[in-house]
Amino acid sequence: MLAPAFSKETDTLLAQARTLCDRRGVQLTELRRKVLGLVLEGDKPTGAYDLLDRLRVHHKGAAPPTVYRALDFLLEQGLIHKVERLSAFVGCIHQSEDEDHHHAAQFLICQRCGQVTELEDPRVDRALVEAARELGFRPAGSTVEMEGTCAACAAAPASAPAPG
Amino acid sequence: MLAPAFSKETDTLLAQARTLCDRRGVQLTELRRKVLGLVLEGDKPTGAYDLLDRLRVHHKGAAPPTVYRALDFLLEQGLIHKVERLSAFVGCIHQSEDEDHHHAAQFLICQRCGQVTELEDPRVDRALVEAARELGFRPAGSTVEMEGTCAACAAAPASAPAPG
DNA sequence: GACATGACGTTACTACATAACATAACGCCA
DNA sequence: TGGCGTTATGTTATGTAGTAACGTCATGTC
Ligand SMILES: [Zn+2]
Ligand SMILES: [Zn+2]
Ligand SMILES: [Zn+2]
Ligand SMILES: [Zn+2]
Repeated sequence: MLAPAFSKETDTLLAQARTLCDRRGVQLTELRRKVLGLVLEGDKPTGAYDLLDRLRVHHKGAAPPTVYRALDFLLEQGLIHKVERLSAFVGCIHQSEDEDHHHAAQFLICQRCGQVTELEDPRVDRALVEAARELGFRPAGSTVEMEGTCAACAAAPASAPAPG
Repeated sequence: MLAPAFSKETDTLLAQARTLCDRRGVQLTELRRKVLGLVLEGDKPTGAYDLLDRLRVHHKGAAPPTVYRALDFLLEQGLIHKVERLSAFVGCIHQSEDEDHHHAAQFLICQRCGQVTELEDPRVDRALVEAARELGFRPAGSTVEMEGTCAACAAAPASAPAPG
């Protein structure tokens, strides 16, 4: 079970995650750290079974529950998000603050290049919370995703979709 | 293959759907009509395999592609929506107008009673479209879902969740 | 009659997610 | 120091969601 080699950026984010978990008194175990690293390394959302395959390289005997339990932990801690439309996971780019565990995020999904952009637009969240409040609905969590064409792909000619 | 018996409300909605499809020059076949009826009859979002089971009662030999193809058609026509968080389908309550096929909908999902409420709040959609536009992103479709506690369940005592 | 189109049947498969139970490690405290 | 609860993980099996690929049949059209 050698530690997988992550990029410098990922290592930085992992160090932040470690600090965050320490402050919260929760355990960022080696397994969870590995899974978080794999999610962060991907430049696009990564499916659970894709993560499982990569995990197995250094973590022999990993099974679906192995990765799903790690993902559950990371979701709870707000270190990753699930993109529902893709059934896939991305690292949260708004961590590092020791605010509340989760935050209201929005995702822009490019149908052409697969790139996903995370937003944290207060106007969007405010509008949604307000609409819910008017109906007496108490919000606990939201999923906001928009599919379409990203700026790069909209500018590129039809035959050359912007690379991943 | 007897026609399944639907409620009066469902029959009314089915008649509207028929009119709509006729105007668009698309075929609301008997199979598609049955599946739409089954979705409309449910007071909660219905999964594809649940629909499949019910479909089989009157439609011997139905298989997953049978129901998924019908669902694809109904989604295209804007007659139903998919609730991503539940991997389940609900009838659209904003049809009957012969506007564009789809519309930007929002869903409130009660974690307690499972009830799902469809909204069509222009503020929410505007905020999201605006946020996307600022990044040069061209929207094609959106998923906006909020989980929490509905008004009825928030008012009810803990032991008595509001019925379905 | 050849041919395209659209809907549906049929078989098989892939992908996503969880239930249920076993094991190991740690801290706590009688 | 031995029992006990808690947390994380291992392990096996199963449940649930979704699609690929190909065949058939009806309709329309030139
Ligand atoms: Zn985030
Ligand atoms: Zn793109
Ligand atoms: Zn609708
Ligand atoms: Zn409720």
